[in-house]
Amino acid sequence: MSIDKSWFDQMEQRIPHGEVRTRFAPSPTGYMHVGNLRTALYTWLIARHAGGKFLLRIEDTDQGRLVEDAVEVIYATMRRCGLTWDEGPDVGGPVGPYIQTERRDLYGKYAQLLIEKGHAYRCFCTGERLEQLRSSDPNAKYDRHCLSLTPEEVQSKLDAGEPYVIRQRIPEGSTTFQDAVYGEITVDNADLDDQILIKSDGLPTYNFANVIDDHLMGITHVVRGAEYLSSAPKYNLLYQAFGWDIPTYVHCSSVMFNDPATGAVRKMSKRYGDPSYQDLVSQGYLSQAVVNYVALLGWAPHGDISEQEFFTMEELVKAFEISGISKSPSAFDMDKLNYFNATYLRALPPEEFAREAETWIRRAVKNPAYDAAAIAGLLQARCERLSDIPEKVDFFDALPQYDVELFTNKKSKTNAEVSLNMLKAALPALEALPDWTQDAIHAALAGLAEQLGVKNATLMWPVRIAAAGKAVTPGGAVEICRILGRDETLRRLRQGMDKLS
RNA sequence: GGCCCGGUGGUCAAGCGGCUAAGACACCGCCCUUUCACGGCGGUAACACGGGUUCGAUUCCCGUCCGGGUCACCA
Repeated sequence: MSIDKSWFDQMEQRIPHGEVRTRFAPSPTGYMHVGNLRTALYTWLIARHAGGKFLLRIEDTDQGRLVEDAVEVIYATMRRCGLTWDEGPDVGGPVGPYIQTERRDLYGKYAQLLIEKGHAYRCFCTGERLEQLRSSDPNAKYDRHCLSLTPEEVQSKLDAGEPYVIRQRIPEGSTTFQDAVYGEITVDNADLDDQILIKSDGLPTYNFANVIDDHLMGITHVVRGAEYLSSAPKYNLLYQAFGWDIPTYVHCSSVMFNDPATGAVRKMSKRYGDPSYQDLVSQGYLSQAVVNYVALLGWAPHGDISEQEFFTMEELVKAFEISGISKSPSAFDMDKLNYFNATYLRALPPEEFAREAETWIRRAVKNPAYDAAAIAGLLQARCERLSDIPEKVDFFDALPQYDVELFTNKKSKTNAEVSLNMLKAALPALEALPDWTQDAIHAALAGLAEQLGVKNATLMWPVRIAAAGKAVTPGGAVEICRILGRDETLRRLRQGMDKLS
């Protein structure tokens, strides 16, 4: 039942050589997590930095965990983050298909080849037997029960239609491999399990499919999370068993999450409600801010740009070196992400910020008389996340119930009595203004303060409080009055006076 | 628990045998100011511990401690 050698030769001939090729290989089991995003980014950067190719491969061999639309989410995330791919399920390429279930026949052939070479064997053990094995010793590896089956016994079980898996036969000795981040690592083969390569449903495990596909797709740099570091020796042994070139391994340390509630530190994960990329975007974070922040989480530039923190994608591509990837896990810091996001928000051209902010503003400000673009202008330097917006501007639509105490402010030298006088003076001045513009209102109020012999703040404070009903507002008295319009401003000032008298 | 990998301020981090040990976030103070922000200026704060190697260790080696990962017919 040997397979025609020419088929293998054909597969080998398709493999591109002479360029850096990396791949991001997510499984469509859920949404994109921050750690995943970072791995995808680094993988992409390694390819782009070297002028090589970046491919997307979907690893959907786990039938039980498939999630509807997950592939679409992956595509959308990659696109929004600017992670373009040269080959993949949707765009094709020379070494396709790029979805593992569409490659299912090929894994069996390679497994068969491995059996013939003596590096793998069929195992008919039942799940119950394996469980029993483990219950007596939780650390127990597979006891190689089926390794001793004679060819005749195997054949008769096959003829009887008994289900089986194919296991890797780990040789004696030790295995050493190189990792571009962690350096040389050696493990005793006795610590390695005869892992399953082909499951009883005929599909390959991740561990096997990964090696086959990476080789067949000409992947030169295998970039993945450090959680795979422990299984790397088994991959290495597989490459060796086939006689294939071993790719450069690039294991990236985990992204940890410092839970502010419990103080615990752990790997970021959905099950604890840690934010995914989608969550961040829906909370009002900009893609580029997230990408920029994440790039620096576990990587730092070398040389004269070691202090640079803000990078365009082009700059990242230019600066990214594998040697800058750090070994130790790093904690995702919301405060710092906020800072990046705030900086990106402020750097936006005002029109663009207004466009991004408008839907958020309109969640709180329904009255079309209030100019969203003008409000956006007040907000741009004052929010870290777009989602901060609604609560900041809710006072436009409805003056909040507020306490007269708000009129008292030490720094502005105001109290209830002073405030009442200020409002009394401001009212006619504003009423008489020919133009209701920023400059006109400011000039009128500033002039009035001078005339009254008080500092600007003494007049501005009560006006702002009466207009907004809040101690803290985006923008000062002038800006708020201008947006409210004359009628509403005067109405609110009178209301304030009533409160004070 | 076995195996693997880490350990510079609260966090991200530069450093790669000789430095007063960068920078950023956060925090604190001051200035600016029409509140709050933005912006500007300044400040508090670190080489986990113990042995070596060396003229000299944050940097190299060993141990301890601490942290993380992994031990599936999941990826």
